[in-house]
Amino acid sequence: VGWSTREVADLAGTTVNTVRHYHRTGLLDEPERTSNGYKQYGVNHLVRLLQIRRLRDLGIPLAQIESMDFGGAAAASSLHTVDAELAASIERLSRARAEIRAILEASAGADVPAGFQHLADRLSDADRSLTLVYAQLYDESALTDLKKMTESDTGGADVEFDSLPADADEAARQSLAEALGPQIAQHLIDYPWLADPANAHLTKGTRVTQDTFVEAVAGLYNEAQLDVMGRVSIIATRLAAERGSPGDHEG
Amino acid sequence: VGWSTREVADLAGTTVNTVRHYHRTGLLDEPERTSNGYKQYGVNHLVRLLQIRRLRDLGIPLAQIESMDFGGAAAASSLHTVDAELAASIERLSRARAEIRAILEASAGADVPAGFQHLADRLSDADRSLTLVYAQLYDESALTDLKKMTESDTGGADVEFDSLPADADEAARQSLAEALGPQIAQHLIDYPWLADPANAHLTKGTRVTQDTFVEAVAGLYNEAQLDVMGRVSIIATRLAAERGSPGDHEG
DNA sequence: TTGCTCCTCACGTCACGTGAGGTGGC
DNA sequence: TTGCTCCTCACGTCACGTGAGGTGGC
Repeated sequence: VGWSTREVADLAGTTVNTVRHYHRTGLLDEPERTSNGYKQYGVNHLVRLLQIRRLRDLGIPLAQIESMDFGGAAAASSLHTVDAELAASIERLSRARAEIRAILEASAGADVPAGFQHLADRLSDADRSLTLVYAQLYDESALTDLKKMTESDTGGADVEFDSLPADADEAARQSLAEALGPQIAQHLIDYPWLADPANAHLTKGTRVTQDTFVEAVAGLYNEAQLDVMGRVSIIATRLAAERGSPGDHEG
Repeated sequence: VGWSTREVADLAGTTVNTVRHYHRTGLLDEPERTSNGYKQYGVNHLVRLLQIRRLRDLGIPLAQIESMDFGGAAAASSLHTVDAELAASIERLSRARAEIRAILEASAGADVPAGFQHLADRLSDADRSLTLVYAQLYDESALTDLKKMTESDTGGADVEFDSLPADADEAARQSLAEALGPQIAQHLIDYPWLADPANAHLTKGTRVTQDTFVEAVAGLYNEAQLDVMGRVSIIATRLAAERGSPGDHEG
């Protein structure tokens, strides 16, 4: 006649702690005790426990179960809410899985943003860090352009830039800048928004973006690299202007 | 030069509490302070925070992130583990959604087990409770059979049984038992395991199942209903024997 | 003086899980 | 006496969220 705590728990496919937890929260009435103080559960308790477990398995929080009419259609609203939450959760988890797959397939690390795994090995540590920051500042289309640029930059000059020592001499800096110039000039032509990055494809404010970008670049690259960047900028801007409007040059 | 706590949090798409939490757990170093005690984050902090957030968004627990080599392939194992967990979660959530849909479509309550929603309105409260208990004791195939039986029981006798008062008189009990007999006899013939329920399609032990079943039935139905059940059992067994092996009768 | 941002505890959330320490019948 | 089951606190888990109470510069 009746079941012990462990028995109802086993029958309901759950644990004694769960049953006791439901007592504490008042979701499940405590049954009568036997002479030695042991709880003796009846069918009503078992059924109630099974109902609670069923709702919990559907993802309904205990607080909602408490205020829920089990049989009635009053539960429909709760169920709709939970269903929407479940759908959103599945969406999120599926996206996470897709990204994990992308990382594993490229045998890349997780220190590169979504969509950049396949070029992880072509980026230096600083590049990967900057790319992470980029991903927070620019929108999808800007990131797509950035991917294309990275894919097209196959020259040895990029490798040279990544490993440029902080104390590189004047000649090294200038020749590297000149080697990189045409590449960057082409990017400026292909992606005009680069010329005015503060006002294009942003997800945050212009000011914040600008400041963050400057701060990130300044913190991630060494003095020589920053110097080369400055030189490249000047060279590429000039080249882009010449190529972009050849009339200026030929006239 | 540097960002405040709110600024790094915003840049990383998270909250100040999250950043502080990572400091407490030692996942993220605290930056230098300005003269007024405010924290001043640098690029290294921002990048580290972005890396942590990325891993968290993929579903990796903080404890694993702490012991993880971000760039290296050492992370692959963690990612595989998490991927399997994500797959399992998606599975569970999808099943939950399917059940919620089933409940909503049948506009049934959640007080009936999976797969029984479409006949929820043909079951009394006691029947629904017993079905919940059944679902814990018997396997899928037994539940399928049970569904078929419930679907075929369309007579008014079932309704009469469900509403039988505890003090029903002798005549009412006997006539109801005789009305139900043939139906149950057919079940005994169609589903032979019913004759020996303790040994067929069980998910728990024979003894436990038997005891639980008896306790549940005894607790869910009134005295008259239990009496009728006993009478039906005798009648149905006899009828099934006659119909099952007609030779006994004709000989 | 008011507002705004920053700071540090400390406690809360959610649904339980995990000991610690003790009892009772064989 | 040993083992086993039951019991009740009380604290732990996970990843933060939420006040409370106070500071500092405009």
